Amino acid sequence: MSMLESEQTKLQETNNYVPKQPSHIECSIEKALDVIGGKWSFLVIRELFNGTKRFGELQRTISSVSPKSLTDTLRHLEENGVLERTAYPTVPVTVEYKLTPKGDDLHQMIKAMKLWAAKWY
Amino acid sequence: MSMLESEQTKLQETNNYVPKQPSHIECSIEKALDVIGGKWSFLVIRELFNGTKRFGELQRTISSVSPKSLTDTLRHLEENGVLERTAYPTVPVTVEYKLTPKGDDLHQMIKAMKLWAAKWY
DNA sequence: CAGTATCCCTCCAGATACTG
DNA sequence: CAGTATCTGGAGGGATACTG
Repeated sequence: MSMLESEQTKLQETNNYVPKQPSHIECSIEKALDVIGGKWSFLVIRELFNGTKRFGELQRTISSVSPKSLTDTLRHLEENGVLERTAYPTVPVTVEYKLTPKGDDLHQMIKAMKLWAAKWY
Repeated sequence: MSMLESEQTKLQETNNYVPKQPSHIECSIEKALDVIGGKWSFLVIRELFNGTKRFGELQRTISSVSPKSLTDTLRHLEENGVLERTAYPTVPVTVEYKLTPKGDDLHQMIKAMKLWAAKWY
């Protein structure tokens, strides 16, 4: 709890993305929604299901999301332990994003969503 | 461009603001997120899993959501065919909300979300 | 290349008041 | 009881310019 709190506070101070949600997360499912409920979150995760991607790749494939919004989304997912950021000290810099096991494990959940949507749409 | 077309049905072509979603819904999963991704949507659905509820009941159980937000949420879910509104001509009016089969069928999806959350939190 | 730093504006969420 | 009507702050998010 205290960790979450400090993260939230830090996010607000730096004017970064703070996901919309009721002020109290009373149910564990809210955490899942917090992770994939953002405007761009799911699209990023979907890209990363196909493997490691770089910042520029994501920006190009995801309908020209602005760098600011993409950064905010990536930070939020990273703080939730869903993806991992790796910077290589090349010139110029190379940064790669990949899903963590926790992120990979979203697959079942997203599959269930896909099943529901396929059935009713 | 005509600014005021029917708002919810033409998500794909409009350049207008679409809340919480990229302007193009390219993937069926986006529909699932559209249904449960709202700030209050999931909480309402969760209540209705326990059976038919009235407006006032929902308002009381869901941490004092404002009537406007609750109405907006209920309308949105109704338009998506997830729940059903029934008004009885009593005095004063009695209105009941219950999940449709489509809404009941969200159960698997939500179960998957719960499993993921339980595993990682 | 992969981001920051700004500016700016849209636009909902929530509060409040009112009503059939 | 079950909603509408109305107002508003401030955050969400885009555009652009800049940088290590």
